[in-house]
Amino acid sequence: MDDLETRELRYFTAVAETLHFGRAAERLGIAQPPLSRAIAQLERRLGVQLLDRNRRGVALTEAGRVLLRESRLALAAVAAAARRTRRAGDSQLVLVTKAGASHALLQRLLNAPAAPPVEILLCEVGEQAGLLRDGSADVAIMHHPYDDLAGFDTEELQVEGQVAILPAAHPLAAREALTLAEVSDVPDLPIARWPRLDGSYPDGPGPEVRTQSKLAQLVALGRTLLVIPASSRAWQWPEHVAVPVFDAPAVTTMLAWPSTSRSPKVAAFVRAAVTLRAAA
Amino acid sequence: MDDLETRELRYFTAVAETLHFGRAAERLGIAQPPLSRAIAQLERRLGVQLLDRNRRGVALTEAGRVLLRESRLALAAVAAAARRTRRAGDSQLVLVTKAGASHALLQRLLNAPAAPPVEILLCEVGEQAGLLRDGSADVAIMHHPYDDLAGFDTEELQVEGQVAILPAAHPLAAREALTLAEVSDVPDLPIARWPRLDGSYPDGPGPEVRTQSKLAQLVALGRTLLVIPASSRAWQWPEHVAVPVFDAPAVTTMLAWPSTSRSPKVAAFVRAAVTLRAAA
DNA sequence: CCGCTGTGATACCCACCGGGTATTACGCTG
DNA sequence: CAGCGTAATACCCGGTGGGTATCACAGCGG
Repeated sequence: MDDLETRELRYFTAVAETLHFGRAAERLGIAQPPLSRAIAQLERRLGVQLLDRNRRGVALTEAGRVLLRESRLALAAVAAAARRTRRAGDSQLVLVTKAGASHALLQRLLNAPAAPPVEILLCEVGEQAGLLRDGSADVAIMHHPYDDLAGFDTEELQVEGQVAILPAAHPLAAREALTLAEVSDVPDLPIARWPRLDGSYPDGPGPEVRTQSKLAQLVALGRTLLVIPASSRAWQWPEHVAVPVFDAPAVTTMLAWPSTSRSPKVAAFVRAAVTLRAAA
Repeated sequence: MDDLETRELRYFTAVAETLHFGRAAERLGIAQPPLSRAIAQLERRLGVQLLDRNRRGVALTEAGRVLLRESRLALAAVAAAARRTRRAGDSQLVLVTKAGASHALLQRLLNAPAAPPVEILLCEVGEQAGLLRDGSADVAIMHHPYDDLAGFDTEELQVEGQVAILPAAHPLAAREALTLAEVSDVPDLPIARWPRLDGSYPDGPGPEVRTQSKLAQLVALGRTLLVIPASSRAWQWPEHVAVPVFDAPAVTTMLAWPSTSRSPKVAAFVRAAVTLRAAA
C-alpha cells in the first residue's frame, strides 16, 4: 500500500479550499498543469473521485469533503511533529490564550511557585485548538462552552457568570442587571457574527468580526453588544459598560492540552495550576 | 518553512524502532546509504540531532524520542486520511472490539432497530486506539480503566464487576469470592505480562502474552490467572473457573470514537446505542 | 453565429533528487 | 593488528515533479 505524501495533501487542500486550480497553484507557488496532474494521480491512487469538474468550476465530492477534513488534521499532525521536535530541548512551555481573557487568573498561574518558565502566545477567538494541534503551543486556556474541546484533556480552573458589554451611551447600560432575553434581541444592537472554522460567516443582521480589537471598536461605536465571561472585562474601554446577565450559562475557564501529550513540561504546569486552584 | 514528507517520517520511525540503519533499510525495502542520507538531511532540516551514533550502535536523543512519538501519530493521521476517504461512500460502519469481550452487549447493539449496518473488526488487547486513529475503524468498544481513552469521545454502555479466571484444578477455584489481595499475590499463579505500546514487556515473574488465545491456554495449563470484567467470561474454557473479585475496581464498557470525527454514520450508531441503553 | 475569455487537461522537456552499488572510515574485539 | 560490523561517503542513474506551450471546451457577449 503506497502511503500518501504530505505534498499531495497540501496540494489537495489548496485546491479544495480555493475550488480553483489556477489560484491554488499560485498559492502553492507552482504552475497549474503539475497541480492538475498531481490531483488526478491522487484520485487514481485513492481510487475515489475527489472533485467534480463540470461546467464552470470545481466542486468537492463527498469523498473530497472527507479528505479535506482529514488532510487538515494530518497536516497539522505533521507540522506538530516538526515543531515539537525542534522545541524538544526547551525547558520553556508555550501557553496560548485568547487576547484579553482571564488576565488575573493567568497572572496567578505564572507567579505560582512550582510553575515552569512559560512563554505566552496570544491568539484570536477560536484559534487555540489549531495552535495546540499543530504543535505551536503546549497548553491553552480555553472556555467551555465557547471553545471546542474535542481531542483535548482539560483541567477546570474557574467558573464564572457572564456580563453584557454595551456602549456606555445605550439605555440598557444604566441597568443593574439584564437577562439573556433582553440582550439577545435588541434591534439597534445586533449581536456580532464570528467566522466559522472554514472562514465563512453565518447569516444575520450583526456586523462581521474577526478580531477582538475590531469588536471592541464596534461596541464603542454603538453598533453591537456582546456577552462574555466576567473575567474578560479586562479589555473594556471607557466607552464600554459591563452589566451582569443573570441567566446566561456559566462559563468554565479550562486548561487544555492535547490528550496525546506526554510532555513532562505540560504535566508539571498542570500540576502547579491544580495545586494553585486548590489553595485558592 | 519546508514541511516534512511522510517518507521522511517513515524512514525515521524505522531507524528509531530498530536502532540499526541496516535492518531499518531492509524493513523499508531500500539500501542503507540512502537511508543514512535521508536521516542526516532530516536532522539538518529540523536543526536538531535525533540520534547519537557513538560507539557500537545508535541511540535516540531526547528530540529523537519526541519525534518518534509524533511521527507515529502523524503517520496514523495520514493513513487515516487515505482510509477514511476510500471508505467515504460506504454506508457501512466499522466497529472494532477486543476478541471475546462483551458478547451479549455487542449482540444487542447490532440488533438495535436504529443501528446502521456494521462491520465487526476483531483485534487484540490494546490495539483499538491505533485502529481508530489510523482510520481502520470508525468506532470501538473499549474498557475503562484498562484502555487508554486519550483523544476519544466516549459513551458509557455498562458498568460491571470483575472476576478472576483460574485453572479449575487450583485450590482458589473452589472459593465463592475472592479479594484483590488474595489473587494478586499467588506464588504459583503469577499474573501474565502484556506488551507495552512499544512492544517491550515489563519485568515480573509472570509469562509474557500477546494474544487472548495464548493467555487462555496458559490459564488452562495452570500457569497464570487473570482478572477481567464479568462480561468477558464468554471465552472461558471448561478448564477455567470464574470467581468474583469483590474489591476489584468496576470496569466501564464504553463506545469510543475519535473526537475529531464528524461522521454521520458514527453519530447515528452512537445515538442508537444510547437509546438502547436507556431502554435497558 | 462566431470569436473571446476563462478554465482545466495534455504534451513534451528538463533537472533534480531519491535510490542503487562500491568503497571508505571507524570502533570494537579477539 | 587483523577482522568484523557498522554507518558515512562517493558517484552514477532513472523516475518524476515541475516548467512552458498548447489544446479542448463551456459560457457569453456582440
